[in-house]
Amino acid sequence: MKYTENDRTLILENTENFNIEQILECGQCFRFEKLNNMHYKIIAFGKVLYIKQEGTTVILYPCTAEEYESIWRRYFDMDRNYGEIIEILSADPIMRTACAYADGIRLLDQQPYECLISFIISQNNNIPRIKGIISRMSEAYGTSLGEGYAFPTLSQLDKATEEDLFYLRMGFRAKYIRDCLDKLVNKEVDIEKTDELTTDELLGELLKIKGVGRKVADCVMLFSMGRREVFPTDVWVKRVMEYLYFDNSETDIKTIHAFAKDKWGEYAGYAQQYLFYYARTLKIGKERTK
DNA sequence: GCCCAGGGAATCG
DNA sequence: CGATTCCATGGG
Repeated sequence: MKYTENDRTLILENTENFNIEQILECGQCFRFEKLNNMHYKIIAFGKVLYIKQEGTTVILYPCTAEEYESIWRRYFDMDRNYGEIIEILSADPIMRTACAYADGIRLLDQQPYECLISFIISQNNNIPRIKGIISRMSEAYGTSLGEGYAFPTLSQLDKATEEDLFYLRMGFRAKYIRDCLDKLVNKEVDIEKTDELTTDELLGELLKIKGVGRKVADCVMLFSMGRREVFPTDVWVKRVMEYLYFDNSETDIKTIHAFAKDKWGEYAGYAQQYLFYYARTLKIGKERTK
């Protein structure tokens, strides 16, 4: 893979395991907009980025070589060999099918604070509505970027009262967001320097926040803290796991976690993304047969 | 109109 | 303890 840059347009050629539709539609991030087939607008790291894909050629704009190297290369996890991950997961014939179906997924490396707030909003909510709430919140409190609004910084969003947040129509989640902001501001919870914490310790930290349970914490750890061994289990993943691995019968989340840890180990997070995309686009397990 | 959503806290038995 | 109930809102 090599890239060329001119006039703030950066071109990645011969990408491998890169499909922008799968990357964005697999539920890991919310601040994107589909413009056309394989043409998207993303807002992240205080920047608007357009991204267009034609085959294995990916065009990023506006984007300089410096921005690619300092932000987007890491964001799109470009230095990881996904072919190798798929090969390892494909030892299991069931996972082989899911991987083959979505072999262009990559795990984005997002910002912890934005990811945390976003996934608190995600609870018992649907993706279009989550995107709407985050969009209204950014417009109300974030910095204008000309063609959109940046996700509000902690100090910007901290100006909002619980009532202000409720007004953004986030419902019962407003008090959770307010509690989260308080604990981040007063450093009761520190999500900036987490590298020296084990995943279990980090989980414990995140669970201090009201509205953060196992599922939200797992998403934050997987999508923004590099903990690729966790297996966020939401209703879709639970359903598809029951369908594919548990004879389509009711199975509690603890059992699913243990199964995933045993079967996929440090690759469980990747497996989860392939399964989520597979389940959601094919509506797998929507109706239970037994 | 009705079911449900990338759940979790509060309450109950 | 585990099981049930409630929470706001609007997409499909």
